[in-house]
Amino acid sequence: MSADPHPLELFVRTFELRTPLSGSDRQQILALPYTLRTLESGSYVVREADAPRYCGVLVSGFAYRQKLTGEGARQIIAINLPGEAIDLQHLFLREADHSVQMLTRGEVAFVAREDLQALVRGSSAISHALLVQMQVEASIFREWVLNVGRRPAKSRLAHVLCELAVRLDAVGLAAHYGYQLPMTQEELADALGLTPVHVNRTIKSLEADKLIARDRRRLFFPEWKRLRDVGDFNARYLHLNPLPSSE
Amino acid sequence: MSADPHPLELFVRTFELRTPLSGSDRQQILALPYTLRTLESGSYVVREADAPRYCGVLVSGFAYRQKLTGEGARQIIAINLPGEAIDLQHLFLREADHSVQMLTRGEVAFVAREDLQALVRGSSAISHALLVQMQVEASIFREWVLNVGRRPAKSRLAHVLCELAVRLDAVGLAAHYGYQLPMTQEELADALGLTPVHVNRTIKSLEADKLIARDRRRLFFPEWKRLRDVGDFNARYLHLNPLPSSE
DNA sequence: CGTAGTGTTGAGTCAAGTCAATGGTTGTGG
DNA sequence: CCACAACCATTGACTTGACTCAACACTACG
Repeated sequence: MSADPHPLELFVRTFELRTPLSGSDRQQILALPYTLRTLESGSYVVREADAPRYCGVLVSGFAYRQKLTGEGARQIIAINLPGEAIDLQHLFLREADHSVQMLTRGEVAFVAREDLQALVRGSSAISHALLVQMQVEASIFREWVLNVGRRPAKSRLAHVLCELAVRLDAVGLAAHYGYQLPMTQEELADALGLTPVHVNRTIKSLEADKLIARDRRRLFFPEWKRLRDVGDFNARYLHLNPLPSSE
Repeated sequence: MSADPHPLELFVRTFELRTPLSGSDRQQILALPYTLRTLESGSYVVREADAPRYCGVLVSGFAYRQKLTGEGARQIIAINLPGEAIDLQHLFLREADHSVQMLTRGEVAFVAREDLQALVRGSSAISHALLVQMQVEASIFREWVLNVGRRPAKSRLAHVLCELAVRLDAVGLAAHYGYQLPMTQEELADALGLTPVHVNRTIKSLEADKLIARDRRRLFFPEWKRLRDVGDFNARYLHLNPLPSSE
């Protein structure tokens, strides 16, 4: 019997993971004008080299940031969860330096870039929340450089499985003990800098170690702590502990 | 006969690469209180897990961002050039998620975190410039994920050599045709996600191809365009074209 | 029930890693 | 000015983690 939740509700809640917001802050965000669109899996939210004019906010479904080499190899740079803003990364840049595509079907609320820029100029707690969000994403990029650059395949895979578990858990979309992986093994490979074949073997190897269990793409982690160790995963870089409100 | 330049002079010029600043903006930045310190190669500017209290600005010398795996393997995430701010990435975060160390001996101007936060709150062109700087760095992180994740060793090495050339050129510290590489092959290896031995062989291979020439650590690029092709390098992600002033 | 997209497996190869030794440079102190 | 030490660069021989190619199996969906 409850009314449909506001599409930006989750967006606000994502902010509140890291920054306290007052009731009026919340209202101001929910008052942002937006256009809601349903996008199919694979469709572009942002295209490299385009001038960003809107900031998409993922309302439901998953998306990924992606770049291609000249040879055509794809690297997935980050996975975006429902509630996350897609184009904060380009908020002050003239040209997109990477693309964002839908990983699954989902809804995106497009907010005018100027409106978000105005919020940041507005000097309120909201701009602080936006900037924190941007910086946390940058931190995740850094961890991915480390993951892709220095960890062996098994650990690399375990690491992103842990990251997704913790991030999904933080927004209430999954629990530590398991979730529905929103991507194919090929996409996973592009996120890990590996080939699909090797990802398949690495998954099987984690499975043989009883570190994960599977039903289709649904994953279970019967021994979370051991998985975390294998993945060399420490959630510090996700900056999930809220700032003291004095900050 | 000219007076010593203001230590933050280069910092301002770095901003102006991407954002126009008025004379008064410039004055406001140069008026920031700071403490200047000379740091030896290898010394820490920021330590992972610390609460950042200052924002270091690199006045001279080079620094690098770095993270370690649990196994102790190091990945260098980015190189910082003179004029760049070190802790913008942590400006709104409670805890550092990576470390920054000096690559060479150099001077760092430490500015109080609160003072910089105040600038951002101040809603002026300056805060815009700071945010652009942060976002450009995030863009460089993304390119590094691609570089480390998807390019073969030769291309990977050529790519960072190109990046350094263009960035050094942009602040007037080098030209496309060559510069003094501020790091050892071991450090280069940690930036590329390779081993020092393989980096050495890859350097020799670029040299054999006449794509680079060397005298100690001084590098020359006799065929810049070909190097750029081999490195699959497109400067878009550096966002060096200034924004139209209306933005 | 056919077709397209995924996932799985085997066999062989190769780019990059490991281990280990040798050479060069730079700086320092005697 | 020399000699040693510390660090860095280079090279060779061998190993291996990840890739390639190719086939086959499963699943979902029209």
